[in-house]
Amino acid sequence: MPAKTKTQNLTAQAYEKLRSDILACRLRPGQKIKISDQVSALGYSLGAVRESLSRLASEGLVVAEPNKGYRVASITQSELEDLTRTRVLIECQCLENAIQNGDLKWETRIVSTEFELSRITVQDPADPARVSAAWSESHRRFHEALVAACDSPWLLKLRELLFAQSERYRSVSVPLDTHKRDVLAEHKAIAQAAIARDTQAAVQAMRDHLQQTTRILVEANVMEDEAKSGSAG
Amino acid sequence: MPAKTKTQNLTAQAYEKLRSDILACRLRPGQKIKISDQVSALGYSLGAVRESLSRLASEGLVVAEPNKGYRVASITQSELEDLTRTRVLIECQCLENAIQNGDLKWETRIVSTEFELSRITVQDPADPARVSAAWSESHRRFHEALVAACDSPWLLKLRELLFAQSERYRSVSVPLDTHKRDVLAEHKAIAQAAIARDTQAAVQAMRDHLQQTTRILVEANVMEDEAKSGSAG
DNA sequence: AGTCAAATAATAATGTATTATTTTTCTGTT
DNA sequence: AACAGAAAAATAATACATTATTATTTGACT
Repeated sequence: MPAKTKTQNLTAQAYEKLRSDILACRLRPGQKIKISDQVSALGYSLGAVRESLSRLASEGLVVAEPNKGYRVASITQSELEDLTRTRVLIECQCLENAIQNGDLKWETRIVSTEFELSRITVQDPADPARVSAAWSESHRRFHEALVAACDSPWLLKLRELLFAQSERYRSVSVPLDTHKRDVLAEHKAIAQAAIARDTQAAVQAMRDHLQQTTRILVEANVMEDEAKSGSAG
Repeated sequence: MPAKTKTQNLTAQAYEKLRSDILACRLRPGQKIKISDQVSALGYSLGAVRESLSRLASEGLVVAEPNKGYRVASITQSELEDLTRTRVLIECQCLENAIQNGDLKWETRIVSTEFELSRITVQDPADPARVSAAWSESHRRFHEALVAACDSPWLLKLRELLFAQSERYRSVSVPLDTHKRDVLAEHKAIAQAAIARDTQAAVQAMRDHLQQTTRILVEANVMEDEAKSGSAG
């Protein structure tokens, strides 16, 4: 048997696929999701897709409209601002906690994930307008490593929820911001402060990091506003 | 047509029923959920029950064991402590925010829900060992009213998630604590401080309130510990 | 002729039932 | 205690009926 053939549920597979399509904005924010289309596109059964959609709805990545089906949750400036504020609260709390509890293994993981991330190009080689899946995954692992030593499962769960939400905004932001910011430096700053157990500096660096995406997107004015939220397809 | 016959999804109905059974501990923590039993018990189809379970799993009220089905999430002392810590963070943030933004309507709603709650007996008339559904609902509405003026949808969403989680612990706690605490006074203290716009006092009162349940349950030592988490059915 | 509204048709979501496959769990034997 | 086989339960696919929404047409009225 190969290294780790995770033979997970077909439903779980459908969920993962659908989720990653949404996070990468291959399914566009606000777009109607026709279940039968997804059934043929993903190759899973109707039930599997339905179950996945209902889970995604409870996580807030899609919205369910009773008797009308599902659509991808819209992204708006005001939601991004709210999300960022909330993320700052949760993520910094996790980070503080992790700095208190972290050991050598924690530090090592931060160093290694930070290095790996620094060596992966952001843009997808196939489609430079998109974020590469490898970078996304590496970025996720780095941020996870930073807070891995946090001893509160609930805080971590909330953090993960919000991190995923932000993913879609990153998908929109990253193509814009390569020349406007130094993401590598931001990551390095957080990592170094965390390992130096400088809580103040680490939290401040994290806050800045999270607010950069928001700032750039708001300045670029690429998002729809609240009012016309539904009409952009 | 009658006043408000909410003809919602059958799946949504199944979800609500299942959720309320779990929150009221009619389905005991740790218990295996046999899907076919629930299908006959609830009277909804297999698909509806499955979809509900998968949603509840993503909310953390049930845990999914691949190919083995679902079981009600266990309640443990350490989870309660973690949950309480996290709730204090979120709930106090919401409250602070609400106090900043609240208007007369907000104050009025706090007063009315607090009064209503004070006039409902905690114990279920039919089964005094259980919390009455009416009290539960009224309690939920009171806490919701307190934070209703908070302008962050994400904070409110997280708050609601954690509030529901705590419901099960309340189900276990309330029969114990009628003689050990004055819940009414706790609620009144929060309400009054909130309306007086005394952020410090309100937050402190809220924190105390949330920690009371934890304290009582820990002292009563009624919960299983981490290790034997799964074996109690 | 043009506009609005009701009726109809088409599409898609919702709900149920049946069946097959796979995995886990139980049971009896060695 | 280890194993094989049986039973049970979860998972999966599919077919089909029902219901709700959306689009289109028709027809009345201005």
